[in-house]
Amino acid sequence: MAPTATQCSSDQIAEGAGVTAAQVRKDLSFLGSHGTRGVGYDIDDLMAQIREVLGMTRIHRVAIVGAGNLGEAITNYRGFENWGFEIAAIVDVDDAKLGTLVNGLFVEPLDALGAIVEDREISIGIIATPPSAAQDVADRLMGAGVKSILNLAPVVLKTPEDVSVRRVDLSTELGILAYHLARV
Amino acid sequence: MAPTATQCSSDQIAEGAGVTAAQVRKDLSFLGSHGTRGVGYDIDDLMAQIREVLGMTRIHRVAIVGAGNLGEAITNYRGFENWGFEIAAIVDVDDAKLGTLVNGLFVEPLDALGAIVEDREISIGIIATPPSAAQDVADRLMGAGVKSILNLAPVVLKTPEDVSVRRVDLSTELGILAYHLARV
DNA sequence: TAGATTGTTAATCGATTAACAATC
DNA sequence: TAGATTGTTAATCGATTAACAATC
Repeated sequence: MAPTATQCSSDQIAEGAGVTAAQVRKDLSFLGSHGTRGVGYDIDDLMAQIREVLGMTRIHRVAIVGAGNLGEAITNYRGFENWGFEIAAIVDVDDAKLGTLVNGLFVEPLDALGAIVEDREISIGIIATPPSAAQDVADRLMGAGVKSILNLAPVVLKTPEDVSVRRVDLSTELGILAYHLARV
Repeated sequence: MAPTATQCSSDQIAEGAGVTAAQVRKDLSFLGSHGTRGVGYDIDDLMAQIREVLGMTRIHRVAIVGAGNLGEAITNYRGFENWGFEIAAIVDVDDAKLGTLVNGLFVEPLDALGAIVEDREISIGIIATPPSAAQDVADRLMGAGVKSILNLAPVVLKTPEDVSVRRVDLSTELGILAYHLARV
């Protein structure tokens, strides 16, 4: 596929995504039928469809809790904007960090989190704190109306059913790799 | 479950892990039968079994590639040691970072990666670089004999079948949350 | 024995794959 | 028309759940 191509086949998409072509067609059919038989999918059209279905046509504002290395790394990460995510706040419990500038944002106090979420209409919270603080942070986020949480702390959060939580735990990932290692 | 309990039931484990009790029993039965009917599982015994099966009785040495915020965050992360992972090196392509101390490790040059991996018997590589550098880094790791890679860069790596790759992509996670948001 | 909880089977569910008619 | 590739169906596979006999 030349970089200038405007069409691409399920085979090409599969190659790039590391899955099978059948998988790609099946999944894309879920969006409705936007491919052309004998030709493939129009890339721009497809991107627009996906953005639409994933709710990425709206901007989602994100609050990062925890201004340690991880919180800073995420705040500096440029890959979010293209997908409609805007980091609107970074807060920390440590007074020493207040006012530090991270990617154009001042670190604000954890106690202001509730007000910040409401004022700036933040819909997603990212928890980048030590595990011991994670549940408290989740409670604060939910108390302010946040229904979507990305939890990077290695704990299972207690949350009601209407709150979506994604957990990313690097130790678990390493554990899976170690398992494979042991089997070779 | 009191913190001092030495036994716990599949129900209690399920509660803590956020899954069902049936799931827990099914999965644990894969390790062999180590529970006691009417009583539960012995925690210490279970931990030892899991460590054994996951290959965590051996120490696995890890190399971090990329000494940006993310690489530093991981190097500073204390949660790995308990599971037998030892961060043995952190390398970066940027000369300005060489010699910087991160959690007791000096940042070393990317070009030394191959030699470092072989000298220190590193078995796992963590890629914390910008996406453009990720494939090159993966090739270097594999060239030095690494068969397990944790890829934090938002690209799909081209790797042979005998190499295990885990990919963690925060944008994807946010995308999933956005999808749920759009549905509420 | 009575109560509790495992280990395992069978049923269910959902996701992946293969195959091919439809059609550009 | 001939070639290519989608969209969809049916088959397969694997994972989850429910249920309960085994047994501490």
